[in-house]
Amino acid sequence: MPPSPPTTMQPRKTPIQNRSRVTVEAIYEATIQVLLRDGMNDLTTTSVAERAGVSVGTMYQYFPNKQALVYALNARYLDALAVRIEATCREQSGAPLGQMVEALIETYWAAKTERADVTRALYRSVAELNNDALIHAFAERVDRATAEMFSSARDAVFADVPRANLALVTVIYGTVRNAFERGLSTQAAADLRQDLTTMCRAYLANFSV
Amino acid sequence: MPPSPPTTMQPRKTPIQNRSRVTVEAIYEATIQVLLRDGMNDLTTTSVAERAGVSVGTMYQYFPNKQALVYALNARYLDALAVRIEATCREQSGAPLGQMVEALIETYWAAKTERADVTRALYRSVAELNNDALIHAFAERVDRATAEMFSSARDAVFADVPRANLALVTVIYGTVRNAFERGLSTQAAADLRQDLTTMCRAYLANFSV
DNA sequence: ACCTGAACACCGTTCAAGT
DNA sequence: ACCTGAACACCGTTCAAGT
Repeated sequence: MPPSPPTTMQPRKTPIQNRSRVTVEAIYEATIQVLLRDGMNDLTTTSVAERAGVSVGTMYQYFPNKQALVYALNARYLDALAVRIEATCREQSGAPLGQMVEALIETYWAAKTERADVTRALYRSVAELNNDALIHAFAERVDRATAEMFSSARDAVFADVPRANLALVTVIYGTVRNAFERGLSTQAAADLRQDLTTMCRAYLANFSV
Repeated sequence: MPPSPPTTMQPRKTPIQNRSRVTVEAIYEATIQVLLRDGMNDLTTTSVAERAGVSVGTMYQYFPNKQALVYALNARYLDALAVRIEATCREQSGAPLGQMVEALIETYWAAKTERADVTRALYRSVAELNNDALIHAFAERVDRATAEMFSSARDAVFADVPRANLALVTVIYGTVRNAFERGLSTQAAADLRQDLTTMCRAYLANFSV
């Protein structure tokens, strides 16, 4: 069973009227901006509220505390990422294995690179204890999608789908993150990406028929 | 040029007498304990000082602020890790490629697993902006050691050592970290580790003579 | 050379009062 | 149903006084 997020991490109330939906959206956007400008440590509730154009009290109607705000932002980001990966997996259903891996790497890579500043800001914001729940939920969702995709490959037979799946997903996700943290040059990043593909393909050759 | 840590991150003064060396050591140890017990967000300067058996004022004689304290802890950890990796690289100089990769994976894996609680606590503590400098310095050091090791392999010729080196180090480090964050079972971890080795070996086959 | 801890400023959070 | 912002408690940081 996946750990559910602690109650203190959940939004205090759900926006009902249109006005409040706009407010919550503004708070999210302001949080990203402040995170990019000041970093996690200098992010104050006041600065977020100010940038969002609302009072602190309003913020606290939707988020029980500062952590919950950042938590919700991460949840949003991971959800968007999961949606994209699921889409890729659906598209690649029944394709040859090598193509699947390339599509998967492409999706991860693009998701991290497109808005690199936001990715970086979020990586930095993950100071909190209780994002374990987030990570697990995300991993479970993505693992399911990719496992199904790999099972559908016409040119391969897996004795142990979950194992091969775990290996691929962990290597790809971990490598992309590490590459990102290193702040590689465009050329180095391109080379690395190609080498990553080579490794995954070499690994998959064990299962091809 | 590697980014140097911002001055506010550096220790305020260096312990000279024996008494103060003990004090600083106690502060480091207390920081780990509090980090493990309360997490980064509930870590207060008072709680660290109390656990270390000193006053807050004393803490501020050696660390200019709270961030610097956690920063120094990370620096220490990364230094210890780099020392171990460098040792492995020296030991493996001139060995066959496959053995090198296995030794490298073993070293990373062991370093992260031995004191898993501390590793986790430190991962969580990395909320700060300025650990980029730390990461870069660490990466540079480790990259140099592994590149030299790979160059010394008797059974391989690399057209582009830095590139192959980057691919291997990024994949290994990233994968170990991701595996760690997922909190895998012992069996799953063992399988993954073996698969990681398989991938690296398959990649290296491109360079063997 | 090193340590103490009361004092200050600032930030997270609340809540009575508003539309 | 939603918003405001002054008020309170607590934490990071300092500094005068100590050994």
